[in-house]
Amino acid sequence: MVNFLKATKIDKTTEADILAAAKKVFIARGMYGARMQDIADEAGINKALLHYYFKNKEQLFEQIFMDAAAQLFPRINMIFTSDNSLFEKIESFCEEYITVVQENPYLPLFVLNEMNRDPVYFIKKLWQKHSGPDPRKFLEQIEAEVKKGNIRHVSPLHLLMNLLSMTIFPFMARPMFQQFVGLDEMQFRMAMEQRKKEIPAFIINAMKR
Amino acid sequence: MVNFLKATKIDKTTEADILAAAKKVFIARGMYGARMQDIADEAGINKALLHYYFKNKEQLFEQIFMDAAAQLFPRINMIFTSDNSLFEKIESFCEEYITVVQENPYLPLFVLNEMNRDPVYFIKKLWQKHSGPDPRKFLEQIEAEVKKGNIRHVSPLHLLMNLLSMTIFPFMARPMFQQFVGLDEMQFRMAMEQRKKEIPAFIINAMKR
DNA sequence: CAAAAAATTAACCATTTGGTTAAAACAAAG
DNA sequence: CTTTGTTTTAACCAAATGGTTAATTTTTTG
Repeated sequence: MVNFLKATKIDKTTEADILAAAKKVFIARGMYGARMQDIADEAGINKALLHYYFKNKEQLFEQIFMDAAAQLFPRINMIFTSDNSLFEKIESFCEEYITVVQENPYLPLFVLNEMNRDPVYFIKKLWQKHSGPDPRKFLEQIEAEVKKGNIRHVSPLHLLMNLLSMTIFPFMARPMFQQFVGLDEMQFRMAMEQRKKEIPAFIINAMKR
Repeated sequence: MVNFLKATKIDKTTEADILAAAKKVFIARGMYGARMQDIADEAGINKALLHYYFKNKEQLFEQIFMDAAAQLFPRINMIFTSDNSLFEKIESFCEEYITVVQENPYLPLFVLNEMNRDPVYFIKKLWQKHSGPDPRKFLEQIEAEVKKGNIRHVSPLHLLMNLLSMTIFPFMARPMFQQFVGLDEMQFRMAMEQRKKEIPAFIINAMKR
């Protein structure tokens, strides 16, 4: 007897289903909280089949984590490698990063969380895949602008921290901000949309002399 | 036979030991990752005794979470309730908040994490103990300063987000920042110390007209 | 179409984990 | 010094969980 529901699917769907399910469950509950059974259920398959595709929980988790990190870190790396002006970098970073995270609001908390769980391990894993970002160029660029007298004296390290903080943090603290100020989902989304312009403007004002 | 090691302790020590152990384990591994056995070991007692003092994991966790939140939220609330000037508020918030978190660097990630796990539940629990912070006064204060022409036009909501982001986020992203810029523990600590002044200066520069 | 290979499942298994029980050790009170 | 109440422990227990096995169904291929 033919299963018409499944018949619509093509060959390699199962693995993709599993990855999608795993992403959902891992990101929602973290490495410890995620249950293999939940992932199997979410993917609409048997737990044994899950282990048929992925040897064990850790291996599956690592894949999900690396994928998630791969969505975030290149955008940060962009600030470091590109040849744009300082202001342009700041503007395009906010624009791009917020766009990505609006579609995956839980990624930052997930990634930071797991990085805190075992920093050395994950950083090693990360850096060996995507070559480690090198902020030297960016930090030097800031110093150069200061020396040229284009911007007020400002510590490069703190400027970097400020930029990343203002862009990333609100997504991680969404429940807090929503409760504090009484925003619903839509209002929060709009606020984040505004921040694409608000953050660069804020930073640039702080740096102008 | 008298146990001299234990004999040095006085009456109600055990409960305090448990709470300290639970704090350590819960904050390091979260609600899901924490093991009752680990907490018992850390406290140097039997698992049965742990359940003798605290009925179950959830009840113990809730106590730890509320304690942790109670260390952080009043400091945020301070900005909202105090009668100081805008600049003074910003300065004293950074000073106090960073001081507290330097001694408990994992608190913010822990609290935000658990708030994300079940926002409605924890916010209800939180607000019923410490009356919910009300940022209206603070937000109005910003608008008033704008109207008076003392500061550049700036969105109150975004200013609040910026302040909290820049203050809290670096502690949560410490492994990332340390790796990016190559800071050791001491250097990171010093950078956070600098931020007590750096953040207010940055914000005030951004707001000056 | 038959044989080989790949995908999928039901039934298990060993370990971990939160939690309980009943007895022992200890402290306080009379 | 016995009685009574409290603190602590060793030994268990049931449920949950990651993982395995062996058989079945489906797909590929010669």
